Amino acid sequence: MEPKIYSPKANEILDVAEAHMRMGGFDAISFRDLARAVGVKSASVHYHFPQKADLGKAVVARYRERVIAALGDPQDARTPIAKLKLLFAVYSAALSDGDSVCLCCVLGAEARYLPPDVAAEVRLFFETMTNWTRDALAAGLSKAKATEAATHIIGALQGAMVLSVALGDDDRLKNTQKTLMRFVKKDLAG
Amino acid sequence: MEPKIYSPKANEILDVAEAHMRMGGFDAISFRDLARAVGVKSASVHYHFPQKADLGKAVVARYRERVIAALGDPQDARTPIAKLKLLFAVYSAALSDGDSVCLCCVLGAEARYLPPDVAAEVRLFFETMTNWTRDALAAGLSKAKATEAATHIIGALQGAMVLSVALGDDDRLKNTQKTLMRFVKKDLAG
DNA sequence: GTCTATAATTTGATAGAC
DNA sequence: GTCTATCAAATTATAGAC
Repeated sequence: MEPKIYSPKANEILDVAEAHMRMGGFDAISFRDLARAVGVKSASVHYHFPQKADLGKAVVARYRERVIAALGDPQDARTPIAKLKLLFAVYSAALSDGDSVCLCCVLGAEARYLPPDVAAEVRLFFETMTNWTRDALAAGLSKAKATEAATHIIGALQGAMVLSVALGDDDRLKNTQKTLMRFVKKDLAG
Repeated sequence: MEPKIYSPKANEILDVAEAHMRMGGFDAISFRDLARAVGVKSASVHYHFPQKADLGKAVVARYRERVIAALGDPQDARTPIAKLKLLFAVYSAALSDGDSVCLCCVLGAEARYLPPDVAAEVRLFFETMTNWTRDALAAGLSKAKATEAATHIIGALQGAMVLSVALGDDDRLKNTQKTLMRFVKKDLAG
């Protein structure tokens, strides 16, 4: 699954689409708004992404590839704690970066309402993220414990972002990250 | 803030609106769809709820009142663990009941996109829930610890529901609840 | 790649009769 | 409370010229 290459204009469109989706979900984007934002007409957006589902799929896939690239190999030499810290930093950046929630959190919540193709990409994101976290913790925990912790961590981060955005209070995410770190350190200790 | 009383038909409308919003967010409802579902015309829906924001406000307020009524007084004689178990049961029911996420999770994720009145109701839901959980834990923890744990718990439950729905796997919520319970019991113990 | 033009549908909302 | 009728605007999408 090598990352797809897009033309500069297509990438511009994906940028704007991602920003809007992160604030209001899949229906928060319209071809006309996207077109105006990047300085073309709506028919041109359809040229790059014929159907809205194509656009949604591309936005989520690119997002997933970008996040996973930022996290690096979960099985390399770094300590589990160092990997976890990086995971937290990536999520914090996603929040402060435009004060919006993780793309797949908004879309995941409305998964049953999405075009099946888009929902599948969202599912893949969560599977990828929980697997990454499980592998990152594998050095210090049993496989069962690492799997349980990974599910808990990814879920808690998603939920904390919802609270942060809904309450307009970034400290909620910080609070959850602190609690998670304390929790994992205890588990790693024994 | 005594609960508002609605006519039977208005309640029917709120039922359908809530179910749809929980699957697809605020934009997942339309006056025409609601009207058809309850057997009237769209103009009649506007009679009960003039603007869409009025409808959204009412759905969230009723939801909050129902959930908080199910949880009971956080400061009564039950043990913190018993209260937590009830909280978990309420969330589990919300998930299995129509396989949809907590209403305020979907809406919270798109909070910055909602009419301000609706966003305020969502915020109030999360404040109410974290305060309830904090008070439920107050019997066994310091105020600071209880506050930290409450934020963590409510966030983790929201996020776990997103994972469950997005992955089509109810066990994610169960996993998180198990982990949270273990975590709280450790905190209560020392 | 981008444009004009347009089709077909849906949406939130209102006026006024019953 | 519900209806008919209607509106203005927005939406996804396509055909065909440049």
